[in-house]
Amino acid sequence: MPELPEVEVVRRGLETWVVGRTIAHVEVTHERAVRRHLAGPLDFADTLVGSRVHAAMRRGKYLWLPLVAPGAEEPEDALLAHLGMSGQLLVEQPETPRQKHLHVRLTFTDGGNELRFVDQRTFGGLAVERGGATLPPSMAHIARDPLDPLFDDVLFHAALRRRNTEVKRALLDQSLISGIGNIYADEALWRSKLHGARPTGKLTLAQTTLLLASVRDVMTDALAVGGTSFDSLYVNVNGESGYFSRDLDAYGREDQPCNRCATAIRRVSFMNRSSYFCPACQRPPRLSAAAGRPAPQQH
DNA sequence: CAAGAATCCTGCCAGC
DNA sequence: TGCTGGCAGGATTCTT
Repeated sequence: MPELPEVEVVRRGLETWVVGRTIAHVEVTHERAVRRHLAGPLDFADTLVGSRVHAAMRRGKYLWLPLVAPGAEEPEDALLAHLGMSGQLLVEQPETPRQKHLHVRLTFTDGGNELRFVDQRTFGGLAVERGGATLPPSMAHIARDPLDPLFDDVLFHAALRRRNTEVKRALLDQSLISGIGNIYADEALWRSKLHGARPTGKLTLAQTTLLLASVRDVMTDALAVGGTSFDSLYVNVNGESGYFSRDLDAYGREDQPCNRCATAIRRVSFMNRSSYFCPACQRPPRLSAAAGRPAPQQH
């Protein structure tokens, strides 16, 4: 369940271990892993072989590696990666036994460690995108993430005000703000003392500002923890980085005392998943039309 | 056109 | 013991 901090840890690992190297061979053992590539796995491999990895980029939860084709000077195409729920990019020695869910294997002309894409649930995948060196076209609808220096807080607030939806839905909408998943959404809302069901159309600029600060705090904290573990050949996603190493205040803490006020944390079903919140700190919104009657305590 | 629901997938765990 | 059903969740696709 990698969110922005986990993906950033992977990006740094790729920057350290893969950038500058030239791809020698590509092995696709699970076609679903390249299902976003319309021309199929053969063309996928053909494009990659001989290309040199120019950089390791990220927007939200997406990664891409701009590629310099043989004989070219500047990158033109890019290798895209999304980890989905359970995807891992691993830098492994060639003799390391195949992982059970190894789907794609890239070897390099220097004969050194190879790059493996391993994914249990195949929600993630790789793709080659033509002309994707700067920003892959398929990523155009993904908003900047809150750690991007060019993320515009005031513009985000205006977009929230225009939307007729709930604040947690908005946090999970990658076209509004990217990089946030279910876990960090709950954590940021808890820190902001905002209920996830609050209507975005009524948020004040102060509330949006507080929410963004909370999002950044949660992610920065996770990054600080996750960033300490990538100093190895193993570019991990699930095992050692981010929220798996830090203490969570809301997510997964049903019936446990709130770390602020000791009220039992509640869990409600929401969008085919769970939302965790403190019913005391995070007061549910009121129905505007119903003369001050409190809204039901659903999500 | 936009909001929300359904869908994909496998490992794990509770319950019988 | 071994089965079954529920749950986990990001992004795309479908429906309303």
